[in-house]
Amino acid sequence: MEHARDIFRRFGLRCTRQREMLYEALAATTSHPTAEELLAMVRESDTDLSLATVYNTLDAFSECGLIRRLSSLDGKGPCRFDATTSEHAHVLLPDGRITDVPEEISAGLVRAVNPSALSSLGGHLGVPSDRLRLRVTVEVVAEPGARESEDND
Amino acid sequence: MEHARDIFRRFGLRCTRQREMLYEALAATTSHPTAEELLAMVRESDTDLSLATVYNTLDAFSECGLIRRLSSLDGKGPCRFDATTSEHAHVLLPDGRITDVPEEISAGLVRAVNPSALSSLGGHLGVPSDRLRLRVTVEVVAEPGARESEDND
DNA sequence: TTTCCTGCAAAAGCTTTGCAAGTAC
DNA sequence: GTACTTGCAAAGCTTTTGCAGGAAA
Repeated sequence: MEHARDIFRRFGLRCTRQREMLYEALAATTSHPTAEELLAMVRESDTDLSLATVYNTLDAFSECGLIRRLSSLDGKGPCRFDATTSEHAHVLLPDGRITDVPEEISAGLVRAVNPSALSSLGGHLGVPSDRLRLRVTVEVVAEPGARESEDND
Repeated sequence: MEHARDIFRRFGLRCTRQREMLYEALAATTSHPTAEELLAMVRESDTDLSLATVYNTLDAFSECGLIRRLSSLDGKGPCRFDATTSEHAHVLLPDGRITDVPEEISAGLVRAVNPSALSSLGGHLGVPSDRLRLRVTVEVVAEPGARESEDND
């Protein structure tokens, strides 16, 4: 397992205690936490960490491609973050949470995408297709007759 | 072409002048405007329309499935809205705009997805697969060496 | 030593809500 | 007539920024 310090070095990021904690917490979870959730997770070891630092750090991480910033369900609610940048599909739960599609199934979804359709799209847009990143997301829509339960705390 | 009034009736929505204008403006454009952009478009005919009404109206429309609310690039910036609810792929441009993947190409992307992968996923989640909605989005990532041009007006 | 990072608080950006008046049904 | 909509302003929530002190390179 590569150390966070080395990863940071590779991505041109300064290595601070806060960044290490945040990255390790994010890499260790399979949930896709919001900035506040991540703060809560890390506050157990560091009481002084501030939410602004969490945001700034996650922004630095996603800018350089170390992690992935995910928009939440239809843009409502806070963003979520994913330490796994490899191409995999996500599930958007009705309550706003995001989970990963299990790898075998994800491969079936992502691999099913026609590469030639992607290059046609690149041609259409005038962009080399290696600059196109595919995002496959499966949204779980609420049961038609279901009462809205906004138990989102 | 079905009249907005009839569409609203079908979706159980009251028909007001503001809603008609907004729906027609949204249905007439191929861009995926933000609430503010839509307000600007409609302000040409109605100077009194307020942004709050635009948001409330778009929310009512998307709640009942008449339109689709799209989160903007990685949750940064305002939401965008799409009057087309059929399953089609979107392109996220680096400047935050969203365009549709042309229909031929979109069909190639979306149809290529293995339906059995979707039902496996439904099984895994314990959700009937008709409650799973596939979203295919192609993100155009900025040119590796490009200066950030935030010309986003 | 220089540059970048952190924490705090304050600001900014997007969206929702409370209320009184008006409109659809 | 009743219930829902509208417009305005104010509040709410998420994210960013300014600044002084501190830590990394």
